Amino acid sequence: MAEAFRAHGFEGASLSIISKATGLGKGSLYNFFPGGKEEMLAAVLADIDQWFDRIIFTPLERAADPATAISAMMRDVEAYFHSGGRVCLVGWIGLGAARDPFALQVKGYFARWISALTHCLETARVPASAAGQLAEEAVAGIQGAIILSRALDDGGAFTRLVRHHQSCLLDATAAFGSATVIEL
Amino acid sequence: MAEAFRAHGFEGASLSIISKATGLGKGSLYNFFPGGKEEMLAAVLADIDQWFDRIIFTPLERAADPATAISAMMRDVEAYFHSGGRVCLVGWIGLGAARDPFALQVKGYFARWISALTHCLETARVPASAAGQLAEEAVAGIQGAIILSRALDDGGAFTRLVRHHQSCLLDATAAFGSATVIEL
DNA sequence: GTCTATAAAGCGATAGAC
DNA sequence: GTCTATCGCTTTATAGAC
Repeated sequence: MAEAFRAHGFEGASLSIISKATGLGKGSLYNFFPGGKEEMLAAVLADIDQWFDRIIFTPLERAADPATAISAMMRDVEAYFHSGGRVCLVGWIGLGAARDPFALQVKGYFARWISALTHCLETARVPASAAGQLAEEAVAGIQGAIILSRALDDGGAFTRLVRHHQSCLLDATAAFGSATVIEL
Repeated sequence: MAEAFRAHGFEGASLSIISKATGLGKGSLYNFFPGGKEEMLAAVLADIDQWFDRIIFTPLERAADPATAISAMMRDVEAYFHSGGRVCLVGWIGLGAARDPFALQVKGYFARWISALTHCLETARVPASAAGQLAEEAVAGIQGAIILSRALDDGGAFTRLVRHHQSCLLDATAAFGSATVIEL
């Protein structure tokens, strides 16, 4: 079902498409989701958020080694988005006028991502203001990489851009974090 | 009509929405666009491309002063996208499975933008490989800024991100371009 | 719980009056 | 060239058999 929404968006994913994608009849779908398509997408978004919470957000927040955590995040992000071949459904939903019922979920997803990454950078002794800025740039950069690589049909662009942002983040952790090493 | 597609996307923008947005009846719309909704969006995309060609791409390509041209681009981009309050229709269309009829227009838009910006940077004596990379980052960054600022409902994020990318580009022109000034 | 049948509404698109 | 009326189809959603 998530892939049906990812491929067609909210308005484009008809119940017949979702039915085929899930292998369930419309009756069954409405049995699971009495709220209809809107509830289906809300469930998908919640599932996505749960996955990111477990694989991306929490590890960033609890990282003992920030640099390793950042590298792991970028590796998982690249795998998750299939090097740009897979769309970010949350970002997509945020674009349209039909986002209103999901606005909170969309906002929460990105706010949490930025917050977790900011916290990770601060663990590496990056000053709060710089950390917040860098995190914002990285999260936005990933979204931009998806848009661009899909538009150009070039997964290489996604990989290049993600690597670049990884370097920016790691440079920051090294610049501030390893200053301690020098001081010792 | 463009705003109707921008607000609702291709599938979400019904003919009745387009009809209200344009003030034209369905009959009139089909008189102008016998190919239906698909032809309407193609025309909108062509119009967008024309605007960018005139205001963004060509000035970048013909810039005598690269730094000024880059600043002008960012200023116009911020105005055009209403600091993130207005979506990039071209990027949006590229996301969905329904993009196929427009894939060439979408690809051309971004390829041209990157190419023009790359050329502008090269005018400032930025080496070709660095220029291409920087241009890709800036264009992707703008797209990411739109996604993020809409998701967070925070136009400030858009402005911050665009300013950052402007600085990155200007730093590059200064680093390579003004070496000449020092040499003189 | 899953299916088929169906209702009611909206869709894209067309025809024809003016 | 613009409108209204309408066609045929798909949509979301529901009802009811099993």
